[in-house]
Amino acid sequence: MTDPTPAPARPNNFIRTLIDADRAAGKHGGQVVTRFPPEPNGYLHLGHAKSICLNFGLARDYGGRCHLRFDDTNPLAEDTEYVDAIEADVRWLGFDWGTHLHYASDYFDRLYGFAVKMIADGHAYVSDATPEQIRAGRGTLTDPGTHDPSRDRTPAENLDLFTRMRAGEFPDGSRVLRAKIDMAAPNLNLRDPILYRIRHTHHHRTGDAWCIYPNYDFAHGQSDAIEGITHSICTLEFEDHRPLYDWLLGACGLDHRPQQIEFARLNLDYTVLSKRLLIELVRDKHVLGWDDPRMPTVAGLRRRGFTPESIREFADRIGVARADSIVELGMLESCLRDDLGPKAPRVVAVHDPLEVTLTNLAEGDVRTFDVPLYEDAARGTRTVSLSRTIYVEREDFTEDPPKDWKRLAPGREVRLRQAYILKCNEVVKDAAGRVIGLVCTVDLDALGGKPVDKRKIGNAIHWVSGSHAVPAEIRLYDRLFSDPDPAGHKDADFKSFLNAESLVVLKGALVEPYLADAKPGDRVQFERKGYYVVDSVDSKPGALVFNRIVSLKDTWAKLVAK
RNA sequence: UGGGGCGUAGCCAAGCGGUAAGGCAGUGGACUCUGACUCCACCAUCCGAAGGUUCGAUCCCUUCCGCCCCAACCA
Repeated sequence: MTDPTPAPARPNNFIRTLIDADRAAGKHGGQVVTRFPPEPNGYLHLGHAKSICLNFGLARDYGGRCHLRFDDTNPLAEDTEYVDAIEADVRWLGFDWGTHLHYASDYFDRLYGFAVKMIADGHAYVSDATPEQIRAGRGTLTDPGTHDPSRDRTPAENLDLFTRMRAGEFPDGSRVLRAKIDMAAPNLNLRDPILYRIRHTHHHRTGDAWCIYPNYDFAHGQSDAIEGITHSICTLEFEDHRPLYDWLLGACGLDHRPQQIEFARLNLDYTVLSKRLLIELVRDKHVLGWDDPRMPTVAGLRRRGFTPESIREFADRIGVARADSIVELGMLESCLRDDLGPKAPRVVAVHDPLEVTLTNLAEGDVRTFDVPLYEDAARGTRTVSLSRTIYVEREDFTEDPPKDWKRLAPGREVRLRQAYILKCNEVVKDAAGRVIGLVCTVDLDALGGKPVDKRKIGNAIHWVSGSHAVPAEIRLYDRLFSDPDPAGHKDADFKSFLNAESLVVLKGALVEPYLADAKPGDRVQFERKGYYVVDSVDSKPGALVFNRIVSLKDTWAKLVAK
């Protein structure tokens, strides 16, 4: 017999392979130190969640650590509102940075020192060129750039100018510090990249202490090195920056050499995962805010009802690779169903109530049943009541049943879930011909088992008791965009694909009384419908609001669609 | 166009010279007081294409094709 190979605890990916090799080679003493480095200029979205799960997950699995570091080098865009939200989101996802909460701005002094060293070593110079001149001098994809007129200043001159830049002598945009590398480099990032720019702007942490700020390239790698990061994981668009990352570490005289590793960012069907675009949706009020349940932000997913577990599982399932990809929304939904299936209590909500009068039950005759809250009845039960008037789902009744219809129709019988068998005897209509009620009878002998005569009946449908049900609002959410790749159209604004039906509000829903004191954030399965959460913002005692997280799979709907 | 990447089923994704994992979706069936769950089966003679090396190639080489990223004092 062959040895059964145990399933790996985590799906393998190229980064783990690489780390395994590093450890085998004894690099960094076998240590794994990663970091999640958001810029606090917006809320985190699913793409960030992927990165968070990757970085913190690696640290966890290899017994290392993961830092949360804010890349706050651009005071124009950044704000403490975002740092607070980001911290909350990372925590909610289930990760802990311990004592390692850092800011690139913590290193402004050291970064300044590195710049001074580079100037002294002839690796950087102060340029008087305007942004236009710098752009023009950079050359094109095919043509080399030209030397900056300031390129040959002496270290002494540069030092003087840089000191005065820092002292606030020059206005914004008048000068920059550039690295002196190679204006003919085929990699544009190496054509004397800008390191520092002047910005007389208040910084959310350092206040007015600085009027020059390092940019990403000059802050990121150095911050990694300072913190002892071993594997600096980022997305593919930074690949061309890696030579600069390495060069700068050397020029700054940093001995610790983190390895930059790039992976493909996440794209999801029918939504956008770009901070810029998400900001636009919020700013122009196409959604209610960053935490709108339709938003792919962590805050939005949270309010929508997604669990941290489901998002972590999603990150595991989609994997980590270097190929561009667009993941289907169904993948995320599947993760939520798998997570909540066993965890969420199963209860009843009638979304669009149709009144049913049970003629063989007297007024005031109330039957009660103890019914299971979970598949495993031993995990708990709740009591439901049935009275002469009940409500069923309007879509569970039709006057002319199609082939394979297993629900209610004139003359037909169905099971009232967890209760008796219901028979439709009469249809009540209003003057306009709209069905406004059913007159039925129930088989009071058919509780709990098959009918004694083994007659054929339809499926079980859900219902609530008219005299016991609690009114509720139900919000049905759907994909935010009607196009699978809204941002992928060259000549159409992504907002033109906004799905007008992404939110449908049902005001007249009825839920069973067990839910009367449901708390914000409580998640349930409404049987035969889907998974829902009590809205954390708008739900109040006596005025319950449920958000549909995802529907249950619906093979009947699929059949009908064919 | 110069440079850097990437192309394995509808969607993700393993694979690292020995004859295509797994998940999602889909299909068929079993079960069922949720048309849910669960369970069983099916679902790439083929790895962008064409050549070459080899006893043998998705894995090596060559050429070609396609897609993505880079010319912000953003990150």
